[in-house]
Amino acid sequence: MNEDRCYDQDEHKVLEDVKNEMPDDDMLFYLADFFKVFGDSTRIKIICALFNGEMCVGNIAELLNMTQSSISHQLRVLRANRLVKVRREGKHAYYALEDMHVVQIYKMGLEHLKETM
Amino acid sequence: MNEDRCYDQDEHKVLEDVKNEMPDDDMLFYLADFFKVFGDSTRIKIICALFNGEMCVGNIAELLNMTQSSISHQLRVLRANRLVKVRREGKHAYYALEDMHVVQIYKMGLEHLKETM
DNA sequence: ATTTCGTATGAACAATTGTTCATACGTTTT
DNA sequence: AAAACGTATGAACAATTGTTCATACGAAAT
Repeated sequence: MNEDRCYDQDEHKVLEDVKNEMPDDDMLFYLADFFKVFGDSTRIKIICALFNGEMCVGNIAELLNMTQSSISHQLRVLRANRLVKVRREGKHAYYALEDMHVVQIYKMGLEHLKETM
Repeated sequence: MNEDRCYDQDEHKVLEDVKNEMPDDDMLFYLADFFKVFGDSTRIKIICALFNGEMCVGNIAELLNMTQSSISHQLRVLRANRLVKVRREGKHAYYALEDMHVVQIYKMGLEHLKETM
């Protein structure tokens, strides 16, 4: 067993402390899954498109110049993660942002990007 | 050509307006790539571990109970996206968070998660 | 009742990604 | 100089993921 890496004394205890301050594994796993939703340009574009209010599937597809199918698939992912909500009216399904955290996170990401480029 | 989907009049103009308010494709692509970095539980754990200050590779690996190799690979990704910085000292490489946006984004994600669970 | 339209979804495929294994590199110790 | 140590990295593999295609479903229009 290797007892001295970086900490002068009692390093295992220090590591133990850091570990204790971290959320449980499950939580961090869910968190990663949540961010994964933002990690696709199609979904980011959909989120961005919905900033101005609700929009139906076909219009999103047209706006982003993509097939209705792929948009629908991605909306499913967004819905599963509670980033968007649906309102059905006749043949149409209107999607809107569910939560203002989404906007905040988006903007924060954009800020970081602008600063590091 | 289908002229009436959801908007009563001049829908293409409206779609055009929404499109004009969106950042360019490149930017949104980079943004997705940036969030992709948060979308892996190993990287989230590393970020979380570094909240308490810098840490060397071996210790991170021990803390997270993972191989040195996989941690090193992921640190490379984090470094490439400017989420962490390195300080080399002798045989060791100490990693630390580069940017406080990282912490803010992390916390915002956690908030969203707690509210929707 | 049949057709049309907007949307949803499963299967298939290509592309991307995370881990492991082996090994290389640079620094320190002997 | 050689060995030991911490770290980095390329190749290989399995797993995950996004898009396409075909098709199904429900609501509106004919």
